[in-house]
Amino acid sequence: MGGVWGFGVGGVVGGGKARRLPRVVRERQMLDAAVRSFARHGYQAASMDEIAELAGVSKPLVYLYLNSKEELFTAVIRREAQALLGVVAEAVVGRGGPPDERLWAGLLAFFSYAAEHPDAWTVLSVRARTQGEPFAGEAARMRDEITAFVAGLIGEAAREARGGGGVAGRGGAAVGGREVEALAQALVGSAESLASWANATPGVTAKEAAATLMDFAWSGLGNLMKSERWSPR
Amino acid sequence: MGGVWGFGVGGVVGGGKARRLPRVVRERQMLDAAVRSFARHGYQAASMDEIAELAGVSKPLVYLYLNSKEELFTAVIRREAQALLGVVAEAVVGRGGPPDERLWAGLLAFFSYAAEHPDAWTVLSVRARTQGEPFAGEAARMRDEITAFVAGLIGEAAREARGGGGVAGRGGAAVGGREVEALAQALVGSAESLASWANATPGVTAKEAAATLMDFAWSGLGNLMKSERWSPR
Amino acid sequence: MGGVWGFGVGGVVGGGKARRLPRVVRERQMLDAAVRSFARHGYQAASMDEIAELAGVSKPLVYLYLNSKEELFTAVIRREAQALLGVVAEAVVGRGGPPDERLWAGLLAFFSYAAEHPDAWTVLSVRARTQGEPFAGEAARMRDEITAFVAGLIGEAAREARGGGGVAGRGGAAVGGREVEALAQALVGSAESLASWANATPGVTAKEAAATLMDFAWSGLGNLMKSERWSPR
Amino acid sequence: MGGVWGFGVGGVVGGGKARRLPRVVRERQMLDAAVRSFARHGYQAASMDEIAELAGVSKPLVYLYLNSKEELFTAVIRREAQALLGVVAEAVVGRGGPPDERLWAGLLAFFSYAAEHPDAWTVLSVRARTQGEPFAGEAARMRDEITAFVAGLIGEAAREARGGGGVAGRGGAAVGGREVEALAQALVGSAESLASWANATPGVTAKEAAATLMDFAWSGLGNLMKSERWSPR
DNA sequence: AATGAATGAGGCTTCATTCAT
DNA sequence: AATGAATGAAGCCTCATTCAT
Repeated sequence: MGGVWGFGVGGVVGGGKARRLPRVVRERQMLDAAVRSFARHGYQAASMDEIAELAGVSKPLVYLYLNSKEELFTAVIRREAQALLGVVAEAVVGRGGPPDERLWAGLLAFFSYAAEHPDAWTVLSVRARTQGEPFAGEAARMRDEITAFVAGLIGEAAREARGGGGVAGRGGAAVGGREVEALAQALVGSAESLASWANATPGVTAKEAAATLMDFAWSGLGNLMKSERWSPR
Repeated sequence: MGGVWGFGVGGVVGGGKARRLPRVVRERQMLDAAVRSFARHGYQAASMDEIAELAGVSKPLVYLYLNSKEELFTAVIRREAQALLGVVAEAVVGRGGPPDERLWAGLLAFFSYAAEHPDAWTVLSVRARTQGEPFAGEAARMRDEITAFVAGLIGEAAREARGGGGVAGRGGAAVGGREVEALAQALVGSAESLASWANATPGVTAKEAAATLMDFAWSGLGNLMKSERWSPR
Repeated sequence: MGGVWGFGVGGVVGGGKARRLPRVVRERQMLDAAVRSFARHGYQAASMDEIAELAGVSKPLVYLYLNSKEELFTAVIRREAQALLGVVAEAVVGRGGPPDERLWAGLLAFFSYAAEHPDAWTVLSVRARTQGEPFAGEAARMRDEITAFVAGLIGEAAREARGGGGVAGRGGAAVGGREVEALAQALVGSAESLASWANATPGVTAKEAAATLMDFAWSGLGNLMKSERWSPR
Repeated sequence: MGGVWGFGVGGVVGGGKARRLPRVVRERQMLDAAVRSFARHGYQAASMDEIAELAGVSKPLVYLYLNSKEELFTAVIRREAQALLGVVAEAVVGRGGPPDERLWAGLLAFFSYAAEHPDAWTVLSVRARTQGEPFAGEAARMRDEITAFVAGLIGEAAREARGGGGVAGRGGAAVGGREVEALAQALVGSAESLASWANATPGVTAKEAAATLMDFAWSGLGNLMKSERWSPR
C-alpha cells in the first residue's frame, strides 16, 4: 500500500485529487491558497470555505493543521515575511562594497520579489498592516528589520561622508540618529508605495522602479549630508 | 415650549441625548461616527450597530438617511476627500511664488490635516484603498488630483531649471512626462507613508514631517534636473 | 384664509399637491392607493410607505384615518366587496324574467366589473382570500351572498323544471339542497376563474367570458335537471 | 457501534431527534416542513426560522442545502408540481377508452391527490400563483400541462362527435381551437375551485367532487357539441 | 389638518468552528 | 489522514408604528 498514492514534490498526482498527502505538503497547499484568498479579499472577507476549496481539502483538515483563521493568517504572514526578508537580507548583508551599491542590490531584490509574488506582497503590505494587532505587529517586525538595514546603510554613508569622500561629499556632519530614522522611514515608505504602484501599472519593471527610487532618494540623501537643506524662504 | 431643545451648530446640547434634531445635523453625527468606526475596524469589520450607537441614534435612522453600509462608506469617503483636497488646493493654487514654496505650503497643509483628522486620513489612505471598487476609485480620484498638483509643480520647476537658474540649477533638460509622473508618485507615496508614520509616532509634528520630506525629495529632484543620476557602477 | 386651498370634487388642485383636503376625500385617496398596492404586492409585501406615497400624504395621516395596516386592508376589502356586490345585486334582484336571463345579467355585470376594476378584483379574489382570517372571512361573506344568488336562481329553475316546462325540460326532480350548493360553488368557481383568466388574457371581453360560462354551465345544469347524469360505465 | 442511529427510508427513528442523517433525508424533511409552512402562511409570511424548526434542524443547514428562501420555495413548487402531474398523467395517458372515461379517471386522481395532500395543493394553487414571478410561472407550467390534457380530451370527444355517435351526439362540428381552449380553462378552473372547496368542506369526498364536475361539465360539453348554445333571448 | 423625526422587533443570510466517524 | 454533517452567533436591512409639533 505504501506508494500506491505515490506523489512527487510538486504535489498532485495526475489530474485527479491527491489524497493522503503528507502533512507538510498539505500545509503548503493550504498556505498557498490562503495567500491568494487573503490577498484578494482581505482578512475579514476571506472565507475558510474558499480557502479550503482552493487548497483542495475539506475545512476540518484546515482546522486540524492550522487551528483557526487567526492562526492561519499569522502563519501566512510569517511565512511570507520570512521569504521577503530572506531575499533582501541575502542581497544586503554579508557582502562588501559601498553602501549605495548595497542599497541598490537590496532595492532590486525587494522590487523583484514584490513583482514575482504580488499576492504575498499585498498580504504583507496591505492586508496584514490594516488588520490591527496581532497581525500588523507581525508584519511590522519584518518592516522594522528592513528599515534597520536601510538606516544602517544611510548611517554608514554618513560616517563615510564625515570621514572624507564618498557619495555624500565632504563636510556634512549633521545627520543625527532620529533624522536617520525619519529618512529611512521615508525611503522605505517610498519603496513600498512604488512597489504597489509598479505592480498595478503594466509595463513597469522592478529595475525601473529601483532606479527611480535610487535617483530620487540617494542623491537627495547626499545633499542632506552636505547639509544642503531646503528651507522656506 | 418651543426652543427647549435649542441646538447649536456643533450638535448635542449639554450631556443628555438630544432628540428630534434636524436631518442635516443627524447626518453629520452619523458621518462622524462612521469615520471613527471605519477608521478603527475597516469597512467589513465595522458594524452598523456600532456606528448607530456612536452617533447616538437607532439603526433604522441610519438606514433612513444613508440607505446602506455601502452608501454610508461612500458618503464618508466623499466628504473626507473633499475636505482634504480643499485644504491642499487652497494652499497650492491661486497663489504665486516659486514651485518649491508652493509645494512646501501644500505639504504643510496636507500633514497638518492628516494630523488633525487622523481617522479621516486612515479612512482615505487605508480603508478606502484596500476595499476594492467602488471605494478605492473614489479615494483614488482625490489622490490623482493631488498627484496632478505635485506633477505640475515638478514640471514647472523643471521648466524653470531648463530656462536658467532656479532651484534645479542650470542645464538640466532631461525630465520627461513619464518621469515626472513617476517622481510625483514617489513623492506622494512618501508623503502618505510619512503622514501615517507621523500619526503613529508620538512627538512628530506636521512641520517636521513636511520639512523631512522637502529635504529628502526636493533636493533630490534638483539633482535629477541637473541630470545627476545615480547608476550602478 | 378658508378657501385659499379651494378644491373640487376630483381632488387635487392644478398640478401641485393639494393640502388640507376634507377627511372623506383623503380617505378615498388612501383607499385607492391601498387597492393598487395590495393588488400588486399582496398584503404582506405591500408597504405603508408606498401606500402613503401613492396617496400623496404622509404616513402618520394614514394612521390617523385608518389606524393600522390591518384595518386599512379590511376597509379596502369592505369597500370593494360592497361595490361588486352592488352591481351584481342590481343586475339580478328586483328584476323579473326567467332565472337564466337573470343569471346572464348577473354574470355580465360581474365580468364587466372585474374587467373595469382589475385591482379591486385581484384584492378580493386573491389577496383577501389567501391572507387568512379575518380578511378571508370578509371576502367570503361577499362571495357567499353571490353564491346564494346563484343557488337561488338554480333552485328556481329546478322548481320551474319540476313544475313543467322551462330551461330544464320536464321530469327532473332530482336536485336536492346540497347538490344545488355544490353546483352553485362550481359555477361561481368557474366564473371567478374565468374572470381572472380573462383579465390576464388580452382580447377577451366580459361578454365573451359570460357567454362561454352560460354555454358551459347552464345547459349542463339543464341536463342535470333532466337527471341526465354522467356516470362511469 | 455503527448502526446505532440506523434510519429507515421514512426518516426519524423513534421519538428522539435523529442526528447526522444523510443529505437526501434531511432535504426531504426540509421540503416537507417548507410545504407546511408555505401552505399555512404564504411565501412572505413564512419564516425560515419556523421551517428549520419544523424540519428539526438549524437554519444554517437549510441554507447549506437549499441556498435561499427563494430557491427553497422553487424547490417545493417543483417537487409538488411533479408529483401532482405524475398521478394525473398516469391516470390519463397510456390508457385506452373513450375520452370521458379518461377525463373521469384524471379528475378522480386529481381530486384524490388534492385531498390527500392539502398543503401541497394549497402551495400550488394559491401560494405559488399569487406570488408573482418566477413562482407563478413554475406552477403555471404544471397547470398548462394539465389544461393541455383536458383540451386534448375535449378535442377528441369533439372529433368523435363530428364523426358520428359518441358522447356528444351527432352533427355538432362547431367547436374551434380557441373555444376548446376556453372550455378547458373553465373546466380546469372549476376543478381547482372545487378542490379547494372540497378540502375546506368536511365530508366532501374526492369521488363526489369528481362526479359533480363530470355531471356539471361533461354533459354541458355534450350540449355544446350539439351546438345547443345558450343565448340571451 | 398634517408631518418630520424616530425606533422596536423581526427577517434573511453568512461564517468560523466542531462533532462523529 | 480526512471528511460529511451540523450549528451558535452575529450582521445587514426593512417595516409597522409612534412622538411632538
